[in-house]
Amino acid sequence: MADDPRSAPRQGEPAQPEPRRPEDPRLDRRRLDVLRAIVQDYVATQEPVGSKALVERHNLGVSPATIRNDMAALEEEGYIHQPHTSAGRVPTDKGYRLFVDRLASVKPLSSAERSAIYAFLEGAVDLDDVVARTVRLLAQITRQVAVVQYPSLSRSAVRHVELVLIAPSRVMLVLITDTGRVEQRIAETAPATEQSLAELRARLNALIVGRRLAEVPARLADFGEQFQPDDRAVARTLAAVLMDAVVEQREERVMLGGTANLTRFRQDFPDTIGPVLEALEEQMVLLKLLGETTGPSMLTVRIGHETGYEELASTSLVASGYGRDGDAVAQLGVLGPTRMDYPGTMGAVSAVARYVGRVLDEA
Amino acid sequence: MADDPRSAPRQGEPAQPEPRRPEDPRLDRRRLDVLRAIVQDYVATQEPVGSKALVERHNLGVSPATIRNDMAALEEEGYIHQPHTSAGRVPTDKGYRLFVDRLASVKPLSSAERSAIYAFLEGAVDLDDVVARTVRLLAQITRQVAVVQYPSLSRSAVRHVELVLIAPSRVMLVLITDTGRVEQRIAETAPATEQSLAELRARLNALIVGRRLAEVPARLADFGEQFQPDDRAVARTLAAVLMDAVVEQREERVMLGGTANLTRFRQDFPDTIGPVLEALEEQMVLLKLLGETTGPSMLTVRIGHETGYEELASTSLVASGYGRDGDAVAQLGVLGPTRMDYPGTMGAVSAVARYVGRVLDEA
DNA sequence: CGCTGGCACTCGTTCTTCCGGAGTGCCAAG
DNA sequence: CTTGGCACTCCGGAAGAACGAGTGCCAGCG
Repeated sequence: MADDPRSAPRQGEPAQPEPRRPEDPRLDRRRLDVLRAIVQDYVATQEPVGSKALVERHNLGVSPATIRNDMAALEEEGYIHQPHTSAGRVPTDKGYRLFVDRLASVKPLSSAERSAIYAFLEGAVDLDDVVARTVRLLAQITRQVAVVQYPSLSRSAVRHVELVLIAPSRVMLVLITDTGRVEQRIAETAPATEQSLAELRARLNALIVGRRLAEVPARLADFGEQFQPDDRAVARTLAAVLMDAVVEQREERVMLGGTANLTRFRQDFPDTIGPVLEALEEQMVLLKLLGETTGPSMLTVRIGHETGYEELASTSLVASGYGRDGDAVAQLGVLGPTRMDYPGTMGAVSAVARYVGRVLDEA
Repeated sequence: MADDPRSAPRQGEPAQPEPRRPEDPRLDRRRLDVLRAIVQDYVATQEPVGSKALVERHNLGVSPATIRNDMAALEEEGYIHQPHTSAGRVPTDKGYRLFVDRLASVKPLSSAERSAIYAFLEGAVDLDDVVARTVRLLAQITRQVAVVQYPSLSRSAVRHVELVLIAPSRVMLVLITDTGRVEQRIAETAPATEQSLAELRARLNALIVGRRLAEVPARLADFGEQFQPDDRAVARTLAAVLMDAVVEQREERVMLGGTANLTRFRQDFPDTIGPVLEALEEQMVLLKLLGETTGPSMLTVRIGHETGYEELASTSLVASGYGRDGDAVAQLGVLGPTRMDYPGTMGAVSAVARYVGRVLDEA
């Protein structure tokens, strides 16, 4: 909770020798290189990495002994950690954080991948399908667990409201949003006729079409009053049901996919895989996680304990907002072990988010 | 597929010495008791069960040596199996089959559980919600993986079709079924007006409301022809889209829950948990599994290899049809390790199926 | 004829011990 | 500040031994 998880890609200029800033004296350039190398190697091999292996795999131009000194310093500052004496080092959450913030750049996808994404998403037939495909796609590309939040109701706008008389005093109400979401409710009303419903429908639509759902309750406050006594009861009931539907807590839904990928990391989570799966099924957890995820940039990375859930301490979340022309209507992301390929995952997530937004714009 | 899964409690009179029937000579009464005891113990302890433990836990009135003879016979006939010499016995798929068919009775839920089920399901607000709640409920009661199939489109009937003009030549088509399902499509049409749409809507509804979806294509075959040339193109397009929607293969969907429960059986699936999860995410597999599941009685049990999928060889499926007043519109069930509590699970599944049907009737 | 107790045997499980090797921290010298 | 050397730690796997649960078979009993 301490530091806010922003993610600045920070590719770019090598930055002068940088005469150590007072507040950050130790972290000179090589130290950072070492940290980066450790993260990369650990992610790749999944084993604690030692000084010797480091100098071999990366040409750091110094001896293992020197690296050991740097490692000791990095450990001192909490960026890496030693499972036990005489073992290599493993990055800590803090280490990954630094890596993500300053040492890595988002890896763009190949153009082949891009067009594959687009082709795959474009075939979607309705919103459910878009979400389902997106989940599948994300899970497949990143080979991790994918999470996609349905476009939030309250941030969507009303496209149309339909009233259907299914019995003399029973009306089905269908609400369609500009993000393609469809909500339906059955309302028990006073007896109504097709004619009165037609008028109600017309007025209702005139009143709220094009409005954000958040505005709906205000505009419907005294909807009933403008009608003849005959219809007033029906109008009131319907307005109430509609208002209920738009504030409905259940409005927020997520779809999950690729949970099988968790098992690829059984070594990462010796016993934590159960709790992780449980946390994932608990939609509230995911929603809160995604909900908080509204950083300055689109991409958010939440590492290990930063998630705020003990069960997810061994996982990281890479998420991004997505939506029509830029303003995010919902979030989507990927959950994997803290030891994951951040640059690649970030690239995939942001690419998918962009394309989903584009597909939504078309629909 | 061979024997239909009835469940004959078979308590009752000791049955004369019973001069062994020719077609089934060996399986005398005690042998079956032994098998039942083995299944029960194995399910409870999850460890191969030996002759000594058996006589201790169940009062069979004979000595371990006798039991050993029976066990040898049972093994000979393929009902149980020995992981290795000098280990206890474990039921085979065939053993479970016999157990389910002849040795166990469906365990009814307590009345407290029943009312809890009903209370939980009753709060559902729409079809999605019913399905979601059902999955949660099943997973929770059985502590296993729950699967619920959405009411099949083709077996449902049309309640209403709505047409919404969202742009001069763009119509949103919403199809609502009597099972509460809502399908929507966007159609690109020739330019249309509100008026022409109103007429189209009226005729469309007159034509197909109340019809099974399977009948829809036939009834819409020459829908376009009855209109003025102006509207004909629009009518044709809409009819085509609608027909497409009802035959849509994607119509069949399932919802999954409680996958975290799989991890409780990690010992059962040492390395198979990954493949199982994958198979579960593959909706096609689940659909086929549920689809085949239409026995004479409502309850179907599919044990181990009977599923027909190698990945699911270590799991069993307990499923039941559900639907409004008796005729099944879809299936729902539970997937667990072959060594599961069949009587309890069967009781839970059939109870939930019954209640879901009731809730659907009300909506 | 079926049941029973006894007995030798099998074989997985667990515990202990042992060793190799990777990796460290420290130190003295360049 | 860097480097090579060195003693030390400690994990992880291999090898072996003791254990014990469970079996199959057999001879005797009712």
